[in-house]
Amino acid sequence: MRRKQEVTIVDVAMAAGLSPSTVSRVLNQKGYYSAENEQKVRHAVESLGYRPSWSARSLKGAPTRVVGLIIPDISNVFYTTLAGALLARMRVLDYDMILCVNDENAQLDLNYLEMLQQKGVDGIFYTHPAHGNNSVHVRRLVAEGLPIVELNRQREKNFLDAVLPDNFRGVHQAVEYLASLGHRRIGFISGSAEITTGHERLLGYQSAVRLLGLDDDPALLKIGAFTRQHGEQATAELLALPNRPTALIAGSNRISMGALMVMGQAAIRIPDDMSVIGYNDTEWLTAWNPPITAVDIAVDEMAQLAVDLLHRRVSGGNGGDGKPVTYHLSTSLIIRQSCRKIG
Amino acid sequence: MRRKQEVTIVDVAMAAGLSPSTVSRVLNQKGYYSAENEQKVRHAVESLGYRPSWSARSLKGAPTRVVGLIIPDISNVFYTTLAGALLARMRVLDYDMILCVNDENAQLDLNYLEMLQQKGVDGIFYTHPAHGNNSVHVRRLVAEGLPIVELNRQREKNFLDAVLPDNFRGVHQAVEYLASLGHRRIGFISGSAEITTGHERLLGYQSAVRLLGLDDDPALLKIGAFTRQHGEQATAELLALPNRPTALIAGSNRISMGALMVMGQAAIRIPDDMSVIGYNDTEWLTAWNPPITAVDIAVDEMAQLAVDLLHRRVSGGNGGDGKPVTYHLSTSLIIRQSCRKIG
DNA sequence: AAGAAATGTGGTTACGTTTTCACATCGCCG
DNA sequence: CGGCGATGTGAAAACGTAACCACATTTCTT
Repeated sequence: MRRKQEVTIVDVAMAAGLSPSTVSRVLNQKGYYSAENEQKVRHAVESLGYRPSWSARSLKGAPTRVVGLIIPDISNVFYTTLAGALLARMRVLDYDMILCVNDENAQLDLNYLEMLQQKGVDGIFYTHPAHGNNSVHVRRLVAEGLPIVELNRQREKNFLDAVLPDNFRGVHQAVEYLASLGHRRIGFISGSAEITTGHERLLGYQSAVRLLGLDDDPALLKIGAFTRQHGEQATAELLALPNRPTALIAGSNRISMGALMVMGQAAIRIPDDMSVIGYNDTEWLTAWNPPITAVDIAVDEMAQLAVDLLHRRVSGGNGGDGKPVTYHLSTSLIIRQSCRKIG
Repeated sequence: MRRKQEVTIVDVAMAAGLSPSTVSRVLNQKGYYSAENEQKVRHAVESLGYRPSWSARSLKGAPTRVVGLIIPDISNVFYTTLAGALLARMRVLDYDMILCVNDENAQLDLNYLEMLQQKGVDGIFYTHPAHGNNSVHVRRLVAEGLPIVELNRQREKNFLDAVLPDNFRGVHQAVEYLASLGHRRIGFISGSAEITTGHERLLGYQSAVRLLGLDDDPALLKIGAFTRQHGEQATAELLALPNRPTALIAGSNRISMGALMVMGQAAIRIPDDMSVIGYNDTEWLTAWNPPITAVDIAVDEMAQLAVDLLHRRVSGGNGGDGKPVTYHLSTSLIIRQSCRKIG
């Protein structure tokens, strides 16, 4: 069953007593046409309810005004807020978005990349899956002229435009803050170090701990997945330590959730028994009792920069052919009531 | 700057020493072709890396294999999980999705509807905005043969296919449960009664209260918006009541968050001082201390039914022309530890 | 005033695909 | 052996649009 275009540019031309060429020019505001004919065309378009066929347009090589967004996980608030911010920014540029969720799966990710190319999107916002590596295919797409902007995670330095949070400084800052409150044993629950987000945050923690001369006990560092489950288990382990840490930093919002739950169950009072800092500020952290201090990633600014980057490439000529640009967005520590002064 | 198709069906035909017609037949598995030529074609496709042009295909009237999803709010977990479930289900049918967020705004909503039609999507999953009404335009799209499935909210009975939660029973059930624990003064914080979700939940509350002969004090009912803010204010008001309720039902996840926050700040112990039931089960409710009992909407099943409905329409003939179907999904009360027995 | 440039218009083609249509060739039956 | 359905193929015509070209007409330059 296929629906046909009920009214075409030819119908409009007939109704206006003009040629399709003129109608096209008016509609695209390209080339010359008289004000009088513009009126005729606009009137005919209005009364016939004409809508240009998108397929025909893009077949002729016009931009599709559609971009792809590939994220690994739609159940993660971070990615949905990022998606929302991108969507809002792209909307004002009159772009629409095909949403793809690769579930951290390289095969699915590849399917999406190919599909997006085939559908002729003008560009892709891309967060690569944690497992597997499609950089060969990504290279091909880029070589064929498809602009891709990496979001949040970076697979390879200076190959694609990228907008990344300053993971290193984010955790560094959190550790500094806790140290300034007198904490010397600070636990850190890290996500996987195989992707930049995990790796850089981990480095930030280690660097800060050494720089400030804090307790460098390896038992305080729990490396695992970016999951609530890991957050739960790692927290339980940290609490079970003979000399447990006085403060704890969670490496992601998922991890924060797990950590907070376990501490609630264990009747650990925050901040009296344990100071806590979350990563990726989310709404429910502010609703928590007490409200949780967190490292905030400026998602709106990430979106703005990513959109700028992609838009520059896609609208071509001017700055479209430059070297890849990487933005590192500074994070900020939002201080609430989950950390206390000690010692 | 426009990118061109680097390898077309003609190139494949040349490479295989055949005509484009034959290649097309092989690729679409339509009409007659020999096994020998099929091999040639497949080989040529492989070695040239040919990908059919989506624009050209859909220009010829082929389904675009893209659907639209219009939701009012991407920062609401309910809609993102719904979107995720739809996405996963559509993926196995080889459909992709354009994500549209109307921000509860009728003008934006209209833009999206028109855009989706123009882009030639095969169907739309639709949650109408709370404010304004585009049903005239929706009617036009439907009349022009575009299948639309309403999600979660329904504007008009039996006009479109719709998949709705059984809001009435959901709240009814929650009230029954609280009554069975001995509660007689139960507060209900309702969202806007101008959309079905709010209206039906409200009716469910009122009906249950009367049926069970509970306290029918109008002060226990707080009607407002589906926002955290309303949840906060309404909860504060309920707590300030001379004889405050012993239990509280929140009309949405946003409202739940506001309610829980205010109660935390007011040092109300759950469930000792107040029993609480949330609406729309979300992950953070399970992480709360104590874990919050909630009315759960079967989002996965909603998605499955919606996909079935849309797929039936879009794949045409068989059941595509029937009367609109409305599914009401039964909700379930997930009992955790936020309600206690009294009296 | 004459040529060049700017303004305006319509016919035609091309984008890449699917779908007729016409034409073969084969096997089979009466 | 004539005919006929089944099988296989390619040439050509769409689908709706924008770009290109050819041609007018006007307006600006020297």
